[in-house]
Amino acid sequence: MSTSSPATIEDVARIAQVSIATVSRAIHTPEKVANSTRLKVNQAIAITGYTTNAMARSLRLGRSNMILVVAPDIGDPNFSNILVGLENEARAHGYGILIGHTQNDPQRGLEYLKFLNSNQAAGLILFTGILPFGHQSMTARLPPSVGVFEPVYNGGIPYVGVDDIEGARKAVDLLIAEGHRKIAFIGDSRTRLAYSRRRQGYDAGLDAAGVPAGERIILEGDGTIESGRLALEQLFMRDTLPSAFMCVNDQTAIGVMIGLGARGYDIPTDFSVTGFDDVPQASFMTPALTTIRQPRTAIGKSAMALLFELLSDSEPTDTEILLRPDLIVRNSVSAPSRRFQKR
Amino acid sequence: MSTSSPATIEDVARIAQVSIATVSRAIHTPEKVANSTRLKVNQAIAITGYTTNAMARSLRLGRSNMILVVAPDIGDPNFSNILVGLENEARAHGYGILIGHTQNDPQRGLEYLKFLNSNQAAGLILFTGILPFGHQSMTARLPPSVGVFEPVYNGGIPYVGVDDIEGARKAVDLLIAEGHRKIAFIGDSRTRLAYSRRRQGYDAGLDAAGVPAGERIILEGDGTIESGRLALEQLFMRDTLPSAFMCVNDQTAIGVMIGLGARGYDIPTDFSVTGFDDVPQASFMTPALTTIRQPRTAIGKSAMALLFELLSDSEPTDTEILLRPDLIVRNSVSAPSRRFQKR
DNA sequence: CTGAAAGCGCTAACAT
DNA sequence: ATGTTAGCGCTTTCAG
Repeated sequence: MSTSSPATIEDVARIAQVSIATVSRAIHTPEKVANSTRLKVNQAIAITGYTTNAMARSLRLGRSNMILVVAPDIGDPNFSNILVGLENEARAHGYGILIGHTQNDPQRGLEYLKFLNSNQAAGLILFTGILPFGHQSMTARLPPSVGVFEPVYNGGIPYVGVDDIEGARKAVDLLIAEGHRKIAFIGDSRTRLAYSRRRQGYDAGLDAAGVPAGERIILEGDGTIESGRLALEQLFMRDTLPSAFMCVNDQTAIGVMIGLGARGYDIPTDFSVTGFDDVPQASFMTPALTTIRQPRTAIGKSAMALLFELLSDSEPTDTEILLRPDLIVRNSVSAPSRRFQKR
Repeated sequence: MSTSSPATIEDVARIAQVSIATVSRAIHTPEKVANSTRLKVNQAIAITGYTTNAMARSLRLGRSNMILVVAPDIGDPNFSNILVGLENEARAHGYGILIGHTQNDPQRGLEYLKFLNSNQAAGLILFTGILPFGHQSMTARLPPSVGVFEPVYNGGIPYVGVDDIEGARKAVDLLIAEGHRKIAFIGDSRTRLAYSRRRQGYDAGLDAAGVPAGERIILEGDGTIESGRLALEQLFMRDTLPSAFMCVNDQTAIGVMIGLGARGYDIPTDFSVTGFDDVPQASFMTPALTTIRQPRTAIGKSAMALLFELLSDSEPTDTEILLRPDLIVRNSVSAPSRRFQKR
């Protein structure tokens, strides 16, 4: 393929008739080089098409200018916009980003750990606890890292996410305001902090509305479309149905909506549904889903900014940054059907 | 963060009481090392938690064991499963993969080119023409590369995709078999080869069915949901409507379905719709979308396998690998409504 | 302002 | 079977 091997700093030096040290300086500290020499060097660079060999540079420096972003699932509709925020901020600092994909496979996680271990990345952005942190010895020498969405491990890794409690609270409050009291929470989970926080918001809202704990319906779920559909089926086997479904995320809500549709119910006439995240699909559903929007680009930007703070200061300024989620009102919520109003 | 700097080969050598060369050999060519020494080395490695510094190794070797995958849009629902195929195959060869994200920004593309230029990746997987190939000098020294979905550039970069013509043909043929003759093709494009090939399949099918070119309705589109919706609006401004919409991909089909739903039409009673790709969402639509499935994992696997062929042989075996797409019949197609049957 | 030279961690001859 | 050593391309003292 390659016609010739890439130009090295030496090629440039030869052509510019200077030493390699001068070339290096001309690139990194141009002010320390005479104007005329700088010119010659630049020309030589142009001629050769030289780019510094990042391997060699990083080996020498002991650090790279790449940030590794490790995510369990690239396909997650929540991921892609965060990435944009992450990327833009990284570029602003002269860093590039690389994406690692674990599919929740610890083995994969380990490989990225090795990658980090050899200084191939200067920092790490972590989505929801994916690293095999059991691995004692390695944990110690993680580069500066920040988590997204949820705190990672017990350790001192700061994170940025959204205020899940507040977001969930906004959703319940809307439902309550519309007149609902029998509101099911779909997608509770003890393993995902974000989910249990949303559950907290739900409880807080019902507490405030004076709905006794006994009237609350809670179903577990892992946040997939399937889990939403499944939870719905379980619910229909019980005798008491809610008038509204508050779902832990949009995927779950979509599952619920599909299930409801399959049973011939109309949303929001028969049942109201809310989601959380505002994934692209939410607005394309019929009816369009009322949900809580995550400021994704902003989350990405903050997370990366925080990482750069860590990279320069040794002092971690904030240990937790929570952004404000917004309620997006669309068409999946209305007053409860007569059936429920009678009670 | 890091308690100490990572262990080097020298640390291991010291502890094992051997030379660094022996350590290197014990790792890479264990059969050339005495059993007893190998044991000592392995213990030392365990103690220190040593991992070879990939930077140094690659610098020395002049190549890395990472494959760069560059995609214009990570969020593309088509992307994520391909990635899985890519990853699995890469791992089987002892390689890791890194994902680059261009957002169709040439500047971004350039950065990845630099990355490649410094041997940070041994090979390249390219999704639909994203590199700034205008850049003369760099083009020449691309590492072994393979494209996915569509051929890249003019050059000799082989690619693997799906037989778009055959796939599209399966979709038209179904529509024809159901009795449709007035079939609109939504999403024609001169810039995307895959799309124009699907158009070819459409034309071939109608030719075979004896539908004159004059009765065909072709609308442009870039494959987004919006483009589908838009095309539909244009169509409703004309006097003749088709009985079926054959969409260039699922996203477009979803846009068409949304538009049709908004106008109060029922699918498939009033209009039939087909897509292409079989993205996850397709099965969740109401009605579930009849579409053409791309064997995504297989595509990923083949692409990576082809890349490794390139990496070893210098002979490029195949220059184009086309996988067979399957028709997935769901509920968005039926016989044309009476309105059309009258003709 | 510029050059010479050491050395980052590793592998692969080349010795022994 | 094992050790010694050159050198991958680069940055950075240290001299001049």
